[in-house]
Amino acid sequence: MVSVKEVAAHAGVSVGTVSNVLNRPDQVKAETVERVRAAIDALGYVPNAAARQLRAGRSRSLALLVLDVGNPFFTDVARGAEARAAREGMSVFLANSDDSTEREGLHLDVFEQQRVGGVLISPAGDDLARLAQMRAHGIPAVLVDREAGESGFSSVAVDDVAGGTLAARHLLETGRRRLAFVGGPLRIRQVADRFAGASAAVAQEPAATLRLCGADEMSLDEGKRVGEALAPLIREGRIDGIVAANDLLAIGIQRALLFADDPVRVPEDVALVGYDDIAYAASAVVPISSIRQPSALIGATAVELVLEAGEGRPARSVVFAPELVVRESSASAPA
Amino acid sequence: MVSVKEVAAHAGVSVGTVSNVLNRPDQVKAETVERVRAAIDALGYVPNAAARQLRAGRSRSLALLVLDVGNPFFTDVARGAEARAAREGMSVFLANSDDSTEREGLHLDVFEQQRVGGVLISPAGDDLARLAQMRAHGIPAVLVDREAGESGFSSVAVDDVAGGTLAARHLLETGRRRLAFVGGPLRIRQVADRFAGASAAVAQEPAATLRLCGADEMSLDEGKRVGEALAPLIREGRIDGIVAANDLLAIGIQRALLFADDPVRVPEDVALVGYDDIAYAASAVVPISSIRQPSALIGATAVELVLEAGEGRPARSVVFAPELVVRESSASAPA
DNA sequence: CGTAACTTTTGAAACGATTCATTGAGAGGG
DNA sequence: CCCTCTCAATGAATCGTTTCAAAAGTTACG
Repeated sequence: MVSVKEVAAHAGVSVGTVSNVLNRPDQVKAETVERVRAAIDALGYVPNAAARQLRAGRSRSLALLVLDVGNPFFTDVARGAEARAAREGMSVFLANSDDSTEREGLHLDVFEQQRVGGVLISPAGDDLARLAQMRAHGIPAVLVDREAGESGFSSVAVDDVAGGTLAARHLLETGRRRLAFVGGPLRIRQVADRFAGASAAVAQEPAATLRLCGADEMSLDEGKRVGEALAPLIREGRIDGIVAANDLLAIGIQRALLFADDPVRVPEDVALVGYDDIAYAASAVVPISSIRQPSALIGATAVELVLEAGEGRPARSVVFAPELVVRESSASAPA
Repeated sequence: MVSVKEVAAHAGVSVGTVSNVLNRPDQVKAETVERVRAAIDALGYVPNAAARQLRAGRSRSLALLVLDVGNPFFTDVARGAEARAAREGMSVFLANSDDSTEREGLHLDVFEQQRVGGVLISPAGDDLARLAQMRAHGIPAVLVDREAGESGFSSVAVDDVAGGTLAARHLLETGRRRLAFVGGPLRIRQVADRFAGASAAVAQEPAATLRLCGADEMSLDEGKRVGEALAPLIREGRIDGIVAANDLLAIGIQRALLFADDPVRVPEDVALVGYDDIAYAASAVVPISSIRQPSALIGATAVELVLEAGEGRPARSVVFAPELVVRESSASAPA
């Protein structure tokens, strides 16, 4: 494997000059730069990141550790982070904790050994001790999709309370009054916040009510189960609008309603709003209105915050506003 | 940041001994191991991967570069690869090319600089020159979900011809005779193979016919489009079984059929088989039969092959057999 | 007790880059 | 012609490990 030494010999310069060509070409005479570049190409030289990092101390890569790579929200965050990091000449390693603190820990071990420049993480548990320890070792972290609280970490999140309000208010504005919120478990912060936001919106409209329908998980199948349970209530006119805590639930609910033996119509009998705006929401049988989070922007911002932290600047928490995307599922007024 | 030197001093041994404790503890007296381990804990020592790799030459990490992290097939491959690599004490970096040769190239650059132990890749283009060049630099690669041909690379793939045969034969065995294959573009190898397999199965049954319905992409929306086009043919009895080249198409087709103004029943009027067995296939309105690929096994095997290649052993191509998963969409015999 | 055969530990030489004090070469001024 | 200033290039020291020949310590045996 060819090293700076060979390149230097081939170009007739010293290794220091080769390094300068690589890192501060403006301090080297144009003609020399030319010659060294030619040698690099001729020999097929590829810098050794390990050696570079060992000496330089800092690393040219960041790590992004997400709860679920399968979730389109996180892949969009990853894209945003990668693009922003690329502008800084850095690269991003993507890893998946699958919501397991154990896998999360293993990945953090590797990242610490790699001495990555920073970690962007949506933590699996509540325990930030491990991250604090890494920070003590000089590796900054930024929390993604989770508020940092008193921990002293920077964070990037979306205002889920505002999102819940947005969804519920939209239903109220299109004339619905008897709303249901579907989501759970409530110990998931995002779910609790979205519910709180919906409650707040409903509280401002005297004639409106909000019923909480718990869910065991945020999946398609659980949505179907809840949808079947809700169908009779809708037929009796006791519910005319549904806010689902995510799109998978919303899709499952819609499916259960449309395919019941005595079908419930969407949006005629009940309006439906999801959350996350995943691709499937738009191509459901009846396209589903949803709350969109600025995923790529979240990733890009997380990169900026982690770089700031790396420079020793104080922690900041950035909260983005979610956005309502109206589709057919909540279009017309109630019957 | 604490290094072996401090650990050695704290434990009252030489740096060589600390290194031995880390890498071949069996060659160090138990009591000494104990003492060094204690020092490591006391000081919070974390090995520097860069230094380790620089000296050792080889790296403890592999790279997995996929076409689409959003695709459940690839995330399962990643899980399998990670698990297998962990058994070898190695870790896997996951990266996403989004089917762009440019992004693929950028990632390969980084991996080469990192001197990863090997690359598992589902290549975006047909050009393996870059991989060949990396191989010349001592970094082996294994092709995932793609046959290596004459290139001299190892590969892991699934027999898509067999998968196509499996799907079509299943429909024939449940009494269907007028089949349609939906998929495209045919320049995608996987699609072409699946079609070839289906053709072969149909050819063995004298009374059966197979009609090819091209698709511009393998998406839900394209499936809907094709489904709408097929509905009249089914009503006329000119098609009674559909093989879709992937599950997204199958889901879209089903949706279009069930929701037409004059609905087509599944499986009574037409049987439907998808491909990939993604989670959504099982929770579709009518659960969809599908062809399952052993994704995690593919990932694990890819890791084994790349390690073999790293040891200089000759390239191998492993082809797995796909598996039929029967669900309601193809259950009963034709009307 | 001497010696051979092990086991355990040592310490210095790599690995491939970056950095920085230093040297060298020209240019300009007095 | 000497001195100073700039701009370029040099090369040795350094980063934190691993490795390995050699030293030191231990055990067994005649």
